[in-house]
Amino acid sequence: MNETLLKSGDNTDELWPTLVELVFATKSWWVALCSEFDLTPVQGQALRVLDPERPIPMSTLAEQLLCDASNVTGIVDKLESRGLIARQGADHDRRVKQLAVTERGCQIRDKLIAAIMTPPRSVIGLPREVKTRLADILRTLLNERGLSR
Amino acid sequence: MNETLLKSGDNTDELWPTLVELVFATKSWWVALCSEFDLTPVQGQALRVLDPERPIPMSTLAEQLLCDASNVTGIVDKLESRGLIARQGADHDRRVKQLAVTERGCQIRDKLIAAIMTPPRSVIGLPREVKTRLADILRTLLNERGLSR
DNA sequence: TATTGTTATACTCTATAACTATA
DNA sequence: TATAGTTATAGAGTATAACAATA
Repeated sequence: MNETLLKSGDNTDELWPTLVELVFATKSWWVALCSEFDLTPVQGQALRVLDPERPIPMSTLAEQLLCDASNVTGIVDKLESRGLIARQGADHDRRVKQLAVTERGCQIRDKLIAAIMTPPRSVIGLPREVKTRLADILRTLLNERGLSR
Repeated sequence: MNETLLKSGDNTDELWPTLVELVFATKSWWVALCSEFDLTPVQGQALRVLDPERPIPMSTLAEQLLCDASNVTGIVDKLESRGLIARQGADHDRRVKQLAVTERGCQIRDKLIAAIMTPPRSVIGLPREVKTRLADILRTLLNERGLSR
């Protein structure tokens, strides 16, 4: 066995643990961000996932929030009572309710998404090629089965 | 204005959005992982954060879970009732209760942490230098104010 | 019959405030 | 007085099961 190789192997395996730490650390980031808009984390997710251009059924929102359909009723109730989203009957099937984002909802959604998409300084400062390379790696990771679900 | 530069700039700013997507996607990964051990996500965090070598006070666990101390009582109750952790009186101050991980708790904790720390294929396959470089970047990101809290 | 969304129920996580036992 | 942990309370997220309206 080559000691140098072994040692190197240990040191370089910091990547995954660091990524895991980062993932755990971002929880408070998201909670704090949502709370700036008086949204709970799940409400923030719902508003983020909803598309102002294309209303989606309640069941689709349930899928995207990874929760049971029965929960969506309550989550949507709260956002609707604040006038951020609206239930709309669907023409083709009167059972489904399409979820639309209101004008007021769009204003908050835009700010929320802008805040999400603003990269931290240490990301902005990276060389262009490093960013591209890194993005590719993370994208591959994202598409790998087992992580996203 | 140089069009080529502008275009390049746009394309390379995939990094942060991809990382954000990854962070959101990992929620279900963590939920599923904890559920394999019959743990809720917060219970999993508690077991992960507790150190079998060094018991910590309830208040410290509250800090690490980023929640109010009053919640910790219930979370600890559940883990203790399953025999995974134990409250121990502290000698120096009889108000504080040190949280220790039991032998049974260690068994589950070890498996949980092993599962967390197992890198996905796409990470394992990366060249050594790439991993090191990437880990450095993520570490910098992790230490930046505003993300971790 | 099957599906969409709702309601009822029960459990966990969460914060705030009041309490206890120590310090 | 101040602090560590608890309890009481209320609100939000979660799943399961039963239900109404519609397909």
